[in-house]
Amino acid sequence: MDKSPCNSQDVEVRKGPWTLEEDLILTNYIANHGEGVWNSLAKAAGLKRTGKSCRLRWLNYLRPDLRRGNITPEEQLLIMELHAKLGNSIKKYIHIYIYVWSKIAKHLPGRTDNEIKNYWRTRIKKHTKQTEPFAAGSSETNEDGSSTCQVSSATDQMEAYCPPLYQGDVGAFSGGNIPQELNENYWSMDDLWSMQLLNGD
DNA sequence: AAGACGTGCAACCGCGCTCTT
DNA sequence: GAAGAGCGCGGTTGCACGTCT
Repeated sequence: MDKSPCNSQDVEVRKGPWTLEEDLILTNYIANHGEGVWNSLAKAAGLKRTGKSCRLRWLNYLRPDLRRGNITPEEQLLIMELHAKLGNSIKKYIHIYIYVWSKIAKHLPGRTDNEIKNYWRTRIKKHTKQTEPFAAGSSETNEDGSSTCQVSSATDQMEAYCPPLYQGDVGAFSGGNIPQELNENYWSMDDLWSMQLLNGD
């Protein structure tokens, strides 16, 4: 894994913003050799970056088929629809919402999951501010420490709405299998959001 | 004009999944 | 079947830039 930042050979691993030169090296290397095993690619290209970093840079920024610039209204709409359809799934923790950005991104050619994720978050951030009272009042912590809508950190405000169905009886659906009826109830909240977002703009 | 504040985006981190040995 | 390595994903952070006061 890349948990150990320095293996015996490359002691210095560059972090932070990519330089133009690094971009060029990576782009040229991939143009000539194609994408491959990222760790060895990074070494072979002579970049002092982790394979992970190279992959991210390529996928999110350097790929030639990327569309840069503002999200169009059409894309906006599509994101909202897709978010409503596939957006929330219970994957890791039962009551924390995991958004499947990559799946949404697949429906938007030229857009990356990172881009969509950022877009959605900032949008929701805005929205949360507008509807502060609702967001603030929607999450409760039980006395025993378990919360009905467990949220974990900075982003949580925006995700702090609790679908009623979750409260209490969530133990049955671990492992990503979400009953249809749950999903349906669940969307309604999203749909509300989407509506408001659309109308709000 | 300058400092404070807000916003958007690029990049990193941690974790889980998948593939290979 | 187990262990290790690599990959992919979502969450988070930090910085640059724009706007407001």
